[in-house]
Amino acid sequence: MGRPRTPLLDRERITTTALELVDEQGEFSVPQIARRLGVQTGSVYHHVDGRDGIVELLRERVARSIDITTLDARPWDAALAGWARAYRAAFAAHPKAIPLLMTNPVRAPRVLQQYERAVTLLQSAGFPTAEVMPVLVALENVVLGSALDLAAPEAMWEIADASATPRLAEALDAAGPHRADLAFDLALEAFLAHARRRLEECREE
Amino acid sequence: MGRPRTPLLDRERITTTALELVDEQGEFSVPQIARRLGVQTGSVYHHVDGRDGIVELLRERVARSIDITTLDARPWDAALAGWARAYRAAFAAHPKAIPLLMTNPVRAPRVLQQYERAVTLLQSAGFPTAEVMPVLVALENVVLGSALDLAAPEAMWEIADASATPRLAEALDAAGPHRADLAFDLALEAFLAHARRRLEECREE
DNA sequence: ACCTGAACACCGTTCAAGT
DNA sequence: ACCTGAACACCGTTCAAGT
Repeated sequence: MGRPRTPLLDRERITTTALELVDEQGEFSVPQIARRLGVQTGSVYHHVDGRDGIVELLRERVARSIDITTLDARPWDAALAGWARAYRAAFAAHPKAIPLLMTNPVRAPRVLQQYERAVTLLQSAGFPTAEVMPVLVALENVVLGSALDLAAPEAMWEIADASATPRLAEALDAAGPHRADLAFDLALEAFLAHARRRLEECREE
Repeated sequence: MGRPRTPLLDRERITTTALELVDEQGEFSVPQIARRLGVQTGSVYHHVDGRDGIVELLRERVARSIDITTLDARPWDAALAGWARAYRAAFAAHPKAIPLLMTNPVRAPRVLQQYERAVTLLQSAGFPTAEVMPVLVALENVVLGSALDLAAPEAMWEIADASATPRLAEALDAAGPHRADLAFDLALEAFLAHARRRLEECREE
């Protein structure tokens, strides 16, 4: 066969196909991608840095879908809350991909720019520089922790035997179906309230 | 060869070997386990429910190492804080295993019992039953999110180009080396403060 | 019941050969 | 530069055969 006049493959199509496979199955393989694109397995390696490279492309694709305009809101805590929700929503759109994406940090410059802006936001609000990263990472913990909750195929308490753990079963019943969202709202609100108080303390000193 | 007089394999040794491999490499395979135990690959399948079964055994092993006595502390918020720290510490002892363990919930009854006790603790403290699960899941989000932070081989900001994201680099410098622990402390304290306030509101009504 | 040895389908990766 | 086709080492899983 040899080289075609117009390339059959490109990173964009490989990424899209991989994401489709992950959305469907929770995983992907290089041969599966090649099959869907009507191409030989080896061909994929001409466009991509191995399987890990494809995972990194998935990370970028999902991270890029975070609505960055949320960081334009004012005051600072509204901006932070909006960003956290957009961050979580981007992962929630691909729950089966979450285990694949969360393990490693995003390397894409465009995503690091979001963090740069968030740092600027907190500094402008009056947080001392040494406080900025702990605050930001704490928020990230809440976002990723709750995203993980969305990824689990079944919640811990769905396994619970009602006779062995009656109070757990009762509490679950009482919580209703939106427990994941309620928990995220609670954790986010707790974080914001704490951050606001911390900022006031800094201003008083 | 046939059946040996005394079994060469058991679930305990398989689990231990798998955990060793994961601690060293971040992953394991059934043939690797068999090789370390001087046994044929197929033999492992006589003791364990496939590769997924081994992962589940790892989950149980790590979850079992959570110090449950923390839940005996009083008042309720001290117990919850101690439990959260013990929970995180159990994962922190095997950072390379975290991606493997966090995806699915633990099915082991002994672990579900911990949740049962935590539910009881919150009910006794005065939380209305409908509030218990959101509170517990929010705490879980913080714990697992911060555990994920410990698992990352390199933090997001270690990748950051200081010239492209100068404020991020500056904030990182100012935060010092314990950013992960500081962030967890902050998120946990924020959660506890919020939960305390929530409880007071419930009592006033 | 428990281990061997061999088999099967699948995977990630590399690379000479072609255009 | 980009695709094919074949190769290699590895994986998860099954199973007849042995004791």
